[in-house]
Amino acid sequence: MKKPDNEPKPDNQTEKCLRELRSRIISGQWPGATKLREVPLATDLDVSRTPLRAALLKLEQEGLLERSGAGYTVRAFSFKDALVAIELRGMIEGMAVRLAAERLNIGDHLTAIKATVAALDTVVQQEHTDGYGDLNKLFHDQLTALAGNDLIRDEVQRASRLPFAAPSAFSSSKDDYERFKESLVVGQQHHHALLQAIERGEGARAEALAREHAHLAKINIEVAFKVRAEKLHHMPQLALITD
Amino acid sequence: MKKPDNEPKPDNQTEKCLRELRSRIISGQWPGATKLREVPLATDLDVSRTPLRAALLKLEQEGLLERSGAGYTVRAFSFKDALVAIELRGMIEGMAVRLAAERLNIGDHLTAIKATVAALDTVVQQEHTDGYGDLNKLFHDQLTALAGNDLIRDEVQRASRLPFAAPSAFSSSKDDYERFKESLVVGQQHHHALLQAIERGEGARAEALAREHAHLAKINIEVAFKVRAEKLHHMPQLALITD
DNA sequence: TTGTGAAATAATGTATACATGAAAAAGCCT
DNA sequence: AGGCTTTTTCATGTATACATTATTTCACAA
Repeated sequence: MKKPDNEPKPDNQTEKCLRELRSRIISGQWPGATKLREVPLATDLDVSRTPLRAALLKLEQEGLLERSGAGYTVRAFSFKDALVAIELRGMIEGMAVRLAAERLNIGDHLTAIKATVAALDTVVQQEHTDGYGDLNKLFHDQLTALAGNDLIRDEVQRASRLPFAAPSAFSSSKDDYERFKESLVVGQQHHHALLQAIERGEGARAEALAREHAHLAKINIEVAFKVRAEKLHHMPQLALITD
Repeated sequence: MKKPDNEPKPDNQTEKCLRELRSRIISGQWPGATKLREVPLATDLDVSRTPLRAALLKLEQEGLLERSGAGYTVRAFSFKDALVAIELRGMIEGMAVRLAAERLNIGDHLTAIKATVAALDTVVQQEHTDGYGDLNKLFHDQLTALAGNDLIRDEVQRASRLPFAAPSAFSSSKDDYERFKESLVVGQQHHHALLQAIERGEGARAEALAREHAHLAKINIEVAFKVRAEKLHHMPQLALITD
């Protein structure tokens, strides 16, 4: 089996392009359907066209860009797309945790993730939410690894690639703090229940929990979308969504 | 919404590399973990390194290759991987048909796919199975388009990318013809039921049918795998699977 | 005025030379 | 002899010039 991605990630020009392009796309500085021209972009990013093209190709596979004849355009997402993406992630994550629950001796592999959940417990009890996003991401990464299958792990990772579909996409909220804090408490209860279900070999329950957990993200994005105008600067992910 | 991919696909060097490399990988002529070197490959394929690298990058995203330090290696799949991939496709396809069933006035969009099912009816009644694979692929393509959402359509397409996960992966069988013919009959019944469920707005039923339909593919691959040695030359997809 | 066509323009596609880094080989020391 | 360091070699990463193809623009005719 493939190792859990401990690659140090080479810091080459292609990575630089990827980081910068992702950031620009997500920030919404390119309105949907903007055509990206290679030469000006390369000049702007201070790299040659070769690594830039490699980055563009990757972003196309990620679904953030799409070809339009010759060249790429920024992909525009609808609100419905965001809901579909989140539900999709929930489904695939659900399959992953079901497989984990069906594994023999899964208990032996739960040490690390239990520590993460414990750390999340303390964060949720805090008065602020600092560090929640990172820990939550770690939890979900560890969760998908529990299935013990590279294919399903990769697919969950992929389903989380869109900025609004990731588990920690809306894990901070300046406004409406109380409501958000409650959703964190519920989410954390899901985390505990998820682990318990996996440990007990309750595959169907684990799968249902993963889906419900994703549903929580759906609710969060729906709330966020309603007050979109005011929140745009807090949640750049929303800039990608056009209707 | 994006158009249903009527792009004529430019016939450039990158496409040539993709075709050739896919064919070589699937045929199993490179044992798992074979390192691919760019320069010899480029010479062999009679292209420069630039389009070759583009093709390699795409195949990495497809999951047929993986990076190993510097350079690519052919990804090896286990039997479990194949089962997971098929079930995954069934799940995602299931979500797609559920969305289709939940659409208003979906009946207006069923003309083309009904024609495909009718064509499949005649093929299934034949004494041979010529043309089944192509028609079946067409049916599934049209099916995923019914959801009316580019994101879910793209994801179903992606879930079908692995040679053993595609809907028509094992749609021919020289040996054990009778058993295989029966599975075709059952599969075709699924097709009819799927359309009926979508037309009537029975989302849950449509989803369940899509999953069961994928399960049929699982059974087929299990049977095929048991007699793998004799069938390798008929089913090159199996060469990818190592244990 | 609008449609069609061809020519001009500008973009992406490709090849190749060079830079950089990693892996392999050789030599040295212990 | 074995293991470590150094050097060499070779593969990938990058830049850029050139080829090809797509797009735009302008002219001309219906």
